[in-house]
Amino acid sequence: MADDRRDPGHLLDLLWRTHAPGSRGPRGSLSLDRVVATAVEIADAEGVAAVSMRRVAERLGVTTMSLYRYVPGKDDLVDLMFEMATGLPDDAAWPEDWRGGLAAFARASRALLLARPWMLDVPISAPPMGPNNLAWMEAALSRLARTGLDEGEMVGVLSILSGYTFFEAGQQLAMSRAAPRTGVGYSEWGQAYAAMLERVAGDGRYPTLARVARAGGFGDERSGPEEDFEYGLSFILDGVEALIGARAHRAARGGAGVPEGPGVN
Amino acid sequence: MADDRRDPGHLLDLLWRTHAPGSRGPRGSLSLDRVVATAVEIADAEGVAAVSMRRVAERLGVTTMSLYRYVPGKDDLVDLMFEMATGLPDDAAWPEDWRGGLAAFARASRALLLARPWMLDVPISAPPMGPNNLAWMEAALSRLARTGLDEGEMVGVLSILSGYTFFEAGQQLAMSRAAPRTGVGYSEWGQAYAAMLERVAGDGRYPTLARVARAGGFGDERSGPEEDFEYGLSFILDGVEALIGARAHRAARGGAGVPEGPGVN
DNA sequence: CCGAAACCGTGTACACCGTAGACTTGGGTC
DNA sequence: GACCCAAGTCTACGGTGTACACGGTTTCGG
Repeated sequence: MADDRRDPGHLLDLLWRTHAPGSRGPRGSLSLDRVVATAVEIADAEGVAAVSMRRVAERLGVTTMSLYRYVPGKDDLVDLMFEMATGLPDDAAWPEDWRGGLAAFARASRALLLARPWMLDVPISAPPMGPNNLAWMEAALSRLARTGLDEGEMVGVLSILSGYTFFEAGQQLAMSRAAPRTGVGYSEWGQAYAAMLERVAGDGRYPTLARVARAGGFGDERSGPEEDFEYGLSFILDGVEALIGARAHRAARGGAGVPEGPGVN
Repeated sequence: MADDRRDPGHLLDLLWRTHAPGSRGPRGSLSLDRVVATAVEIADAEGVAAVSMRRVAERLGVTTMSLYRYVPGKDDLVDLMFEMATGLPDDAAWPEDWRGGLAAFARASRALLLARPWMLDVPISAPPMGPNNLAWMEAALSRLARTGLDEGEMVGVLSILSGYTFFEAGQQLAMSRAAPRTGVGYSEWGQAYAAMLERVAGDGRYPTLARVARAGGFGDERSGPEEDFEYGLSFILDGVEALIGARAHRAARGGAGVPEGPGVN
């Protein structure tokens, strides 16, 4: 057969470990799992920038090029790392009601990203297609299955929740990364931000921004990252609750006729 | 003076172009703006991965190392690229009312990210501190200034809106990137996704996900990316509206006493 | 049973990357 | 005019992803 390591379905085969192993040659001493797991170890310890084919191979006691028997290239390795690092959600422990379940989903996502910050650095090159990532989606969507929302609404809610979680985790990570250089921790961040604004745009630029920062809108000594995250989470879930209520009301009033989703504009 | 290109405030000086030029030596033939602008050109044409110090220098007709007279290193160059590519928002054209203004903010953000997809690939290493990025924040926050929300709520709303916008643009981008390899465009994506699920997990795994995909929850021939984005946007703005209403109601009922933001849990 | 085919892992090589350090050059200040 | 400092050059080093050819090992088909 021709070299099919470039065909698009191959990444799926890798993600799902669906190979025809082809029992001709010698049994490999490595495995895709070991390769990816080793790469994840390095990323956990030193970030994704420290992951190179050479370092992975070295840690496995093997030549660089042998990795290419298991992975088409670095890019696919990174995709596989993301999938493996995601792991399966412990959604059995999550509440079954939609609000508790979605909150648990968001908190678990955030915890995962903060535990493996390098995941925020990998450019996503394809929609989620691996078993673990799909399992997270399923865990979230299943909580929305009996709420009366239609399928498009369910996906929309998931997007908003995931987007918020990623963004918030990314912002917190950016702060922690800046912290060693600037010496300011999370609780002082809001004030440092205000001071930066003052220094750099002491004139009338950004009046609202300056006021918000001074007033502690970006966090002050009384609030930590968890509180900030929980606040936004509650906000989103309140919105979902309102949407579910509107759907129930429409249904009770007698079915179709009500146009679309939320209000226009 | 010692080599201060490593001190944390130096990035601020670069972002704000605040140098003591030091009028001793010859006047430079380059400038920070030219360097960054050239890097942005390359990224626009071929993506951020194609940006290398050598290529930037070559395009400027200069040796690689001369760039280091203007930029401490590649990482800072990327930060500066992000800031420059952001540009100033055209917020004068946005409505002044909070809902219209925020919608315009989100749409303009999305348009920017889709016009320069490489911005989604740059790892954010610090919170927004450049004049352009701060101007975007100011433009959004100013629309929330007279809504009765407190400062923490304003920042929370901004986080949710930005997070959604980035995430949604990133998802669409991931799809478009996968498109040439798979031959499916946006409108067929939902069905392709369903087919992928069927192929890969035809058994009972992901029942909700499979149902949602089959029903067109991930988009079908009747909806494009804009519609999907607008849907989530309206959802978020409805939430903001409810929050503003609650705040107004509290204020009307007579000030303090009402505990926190949205409902608990 | 024995070639042939398939596969594993290796070695070498190439083009490219970021950047450290020593250098030449030329304009501004004293 | 003397001096000095910054702009830009040159060379070099260690590192990166991966193409390609090769020897060794295992299993299958005839």
